[in-house]
Amino acid sequence: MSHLIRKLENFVRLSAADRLMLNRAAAQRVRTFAPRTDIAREGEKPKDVHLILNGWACRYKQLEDGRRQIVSFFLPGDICDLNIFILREMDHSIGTITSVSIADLSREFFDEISAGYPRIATAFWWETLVNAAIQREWTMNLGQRTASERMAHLLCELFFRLRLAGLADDNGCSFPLTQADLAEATGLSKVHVNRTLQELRAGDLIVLKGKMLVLPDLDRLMSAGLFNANYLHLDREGRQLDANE
Amino acid sequence: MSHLIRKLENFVRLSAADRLMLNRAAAQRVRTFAPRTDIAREGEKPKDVHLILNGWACRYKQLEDGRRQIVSFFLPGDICDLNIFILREMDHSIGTITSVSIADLSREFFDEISAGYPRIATAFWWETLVNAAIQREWTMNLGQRTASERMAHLLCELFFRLRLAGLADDNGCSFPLTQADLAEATGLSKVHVNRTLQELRAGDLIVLKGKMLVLPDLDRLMSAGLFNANYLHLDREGRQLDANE
DNA sequence: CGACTACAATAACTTATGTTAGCATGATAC
DNA sequence: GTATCATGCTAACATAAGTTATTGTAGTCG
Repeated sequence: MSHLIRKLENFVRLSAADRLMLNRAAAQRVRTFAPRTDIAREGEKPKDVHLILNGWACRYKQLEDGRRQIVSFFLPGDICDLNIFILREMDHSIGTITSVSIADLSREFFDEISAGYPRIATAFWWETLVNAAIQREWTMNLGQRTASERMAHLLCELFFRLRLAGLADDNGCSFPLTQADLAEATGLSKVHVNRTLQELRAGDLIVLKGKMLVLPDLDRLMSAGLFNANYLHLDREGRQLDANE
Repeated sequence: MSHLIRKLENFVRLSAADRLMLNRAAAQRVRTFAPRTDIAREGEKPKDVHLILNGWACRYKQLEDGRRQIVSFFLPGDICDLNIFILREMDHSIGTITSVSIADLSREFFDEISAGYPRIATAFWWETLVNAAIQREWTMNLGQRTASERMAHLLCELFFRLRLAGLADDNGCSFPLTQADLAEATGLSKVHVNRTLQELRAGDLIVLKGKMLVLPDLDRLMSAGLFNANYLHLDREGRQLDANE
């Protein structure tokens, strides 16, 4: 089952027809990108909505003097902005971390969804609202949390999101980000990211080595990061959206 | 003309029927709040979508130890999250800065919009996408910009947004935020906000006194804040959405 | 009218984080 | 097998921003 369906089913129950529709969309217009390349660039006209099938990517923004900020991560099953094609140009870039395959979703696909697939439409709204909530939480993270709280929080978020898509086991996940990536995402320098990771290691909160992350005690990591999962809205909505009524 | 219509018309051309519909919605279920009070609280079940008619408000999040971050500002004409009612609980609070009047928009109102008012629906999507872009820009702001860049950027953003809603003249606007508010929004301490404002004053970039902000040289303030308005997507979309076709 | 309060300004001192630089390690490539 | 490169690690030092405290100022209230 695809990561997207796996994720959405945490929120709404999809019918067989819903799943078929999503699988069909995910099989058409597939493209693959090498690690560290751009899928879309700031200033371009947005054409399609991208669905991440495999691999990690990120949204980033860059200042003229070169300072770069990763503003969010895309994991398998994530969808870039719904309806982005109504805007004239991209205000950020999308780049890969690992090698990535995506499916391009057309305007017509979304027209079909809103015409005949109300559960998918609701699930997509949920996705949109959760992404907005994540972006707010990042604002909080950068504005108020200390370096180690910030790092712990980010690791918790990524772990929770991977688990939701079926990409993490109980105490760890594959983790392709470099310390430079973490620096650009947390607004810290590379050196301080290193110090911060050492600190989390010393507290036995993380084991991070060779692109694998192990979290020996998630509860303690969560409190170290003042992490409250409410903003991920993981709870399924009430009965009225079930397919079986 | 209402601030909402004024703002949306920058992006799509609305018909007389569209405007009537919006004015009708803005006249029903109006509530007024005193300055420094909460309109909605984290943890509550979201019921309605709020449209700000008058006054300034903000979204904020708070940690257990009291640290507070303003994650966005609401100005007249702004709409809080579309479709928020599909989520089980609020992940943030909404509080007033000044006294504020709002109109509560019901689920049924949005059903009517998507059934029979395609231009409004597009305009609401534009609003949603711009809000997401603003939140990303705040992430950039907190992660990469220095204190004075950050402050200059925030002032530019608020000025542009007010102007869009018809609430600023060519070189200034009313400005009810205290230095404590600015601190919570920029992630700086109150003392450092004061220092930073002094610095901007010394460079003749701002005149800020008695709840009035004057920008003697917007271009210089924009470069001081590395401000690029592209993320506000102020340009009107192509012909195909005009009402007069 | 004086008392109180919210907000702004400034000073002195502390600290978290940034900067620059150099070295270690492991993977890939020829 | 060694050259190269990306990544991680560490140290010494610099600085932007935080903290605490005091004072000034203007508005509001009884």
